[in-house]
Amino acid sequence: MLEIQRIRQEKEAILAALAKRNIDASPTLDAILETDQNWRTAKTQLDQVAAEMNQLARSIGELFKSGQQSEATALKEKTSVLKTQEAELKEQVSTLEQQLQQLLYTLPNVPNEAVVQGRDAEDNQNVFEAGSIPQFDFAAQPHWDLAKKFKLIDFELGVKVTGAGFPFYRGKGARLQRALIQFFLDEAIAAGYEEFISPHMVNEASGYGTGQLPDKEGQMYYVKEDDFYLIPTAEVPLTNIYRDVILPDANFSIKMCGYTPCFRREAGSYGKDVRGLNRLHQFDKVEIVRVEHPDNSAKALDEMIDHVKNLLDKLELPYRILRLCGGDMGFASAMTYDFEVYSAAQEKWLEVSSVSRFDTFQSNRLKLRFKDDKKTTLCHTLNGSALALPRILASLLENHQTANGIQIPKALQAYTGFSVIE
RNA sequence: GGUGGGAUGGGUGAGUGGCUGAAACCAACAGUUUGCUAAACUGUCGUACGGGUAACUGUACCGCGAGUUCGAAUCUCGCUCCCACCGCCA
Repeated sequence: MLEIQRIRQEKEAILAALAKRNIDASPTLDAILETDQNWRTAKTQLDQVAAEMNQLARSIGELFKSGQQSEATALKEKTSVLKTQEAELKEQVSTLEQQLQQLLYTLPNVPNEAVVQGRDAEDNQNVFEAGSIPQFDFAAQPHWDLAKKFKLIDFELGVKVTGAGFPFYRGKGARLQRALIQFFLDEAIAAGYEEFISPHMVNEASGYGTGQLPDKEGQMYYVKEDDFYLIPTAEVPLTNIYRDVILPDANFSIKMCGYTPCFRREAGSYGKDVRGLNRLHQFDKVEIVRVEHPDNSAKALDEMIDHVKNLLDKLELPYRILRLCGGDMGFASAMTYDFEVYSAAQEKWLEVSSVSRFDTFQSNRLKLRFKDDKKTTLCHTLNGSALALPRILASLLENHQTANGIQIPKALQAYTGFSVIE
């Protein structure tokens, strides 16, 4: 959510930046500014009436105390007019407040100046590539065939017990999952992130804090009985640790990581993109989250990118990094880098990580601030996957397949306890 | 699930209708004193929003929401959460 003060001051700049998302925000901005103006007028009036009421009440109190009953009663009558006025203004103010809030919720974050205008994935900028794409002298198989052949994943069993998108991992497949989680966590901890094991369900306030609510409730599984949401990512519980927090000074850098299963309803998605591990309702992910001083968030983003690069290098996977264009970025993001691994067998790029900075967009909702001298200022938040497992597993299987089985990258062997799946 | 108790500022905690945005103590910060540290003393010490170039000033907030009243932290109602004990259970 953008700060209203910023919209008041930098309307034109915001408008220009939002154009990079291919949207014309000027009707919304105008509506916001108009509502804001009306709200301020009403608020000022209300404050004045309330001040008058307070003064009257005080005088009445004094009159009563000094025994001037009739004067007090006379004043009492005066208050009734003010009272109705106050009630009306209160009503007005709160209605306008709600309208303003609703309008602000509809406005996405302002893209960073490095972000280019664009429509969709076609317009993303390829900023980095690494690793070599394997050449096979045999018929390379997609991961769903490999998973079946080596009894690593059982999709049918998942369908039986739960439904589509909830696979079982078994044997070496299960072990490989556990190894990846452990590997990712160890790497994150080595990079200075504190590990958390968080709740897998969150309350409504947390959903609002990170921006899943309102509007995206369809993406989350909901437990009606208790009014809880299953987390779609560890970002939600980790970031919400800092909801309604004021950090005591400007000298901070908070780095958190956590493994959680992630639950996503993915309503309305279907087709070949959901085959195998490509899109699941439940998957595992290690997430990294940072809370930074505004001056520090650019550097933090670079560090997070390096961190993910390092992971993919160690897994010996060919990948590229895209800087998303305005149109392809998430609602809350100011700048996003997507990591895609090339899957040799599917012959396409799979998104395995998304690293973003949100600037003050989340912290404004979270009310996450720090004290700088006497002022309180909004923090910056960032997060990224490091990494999501299913597509990593898919690309490990597909890229490291040989005629004799699947080779486990060296960095992972200490965690799996085996070097090949055959 | 049952019964009882509770929710006040960073913490402890006073406050049962006006003098309370809130005592006192602790913590924190600044200063004085001091060879340094400590101690002592003095001062500062919530958040949000409005108005104002600013000094400043107004309003709201004592878990949340409604009500009574000229006036509510204080009274009434509803809700949420926390704690203790019992029941159930990993």
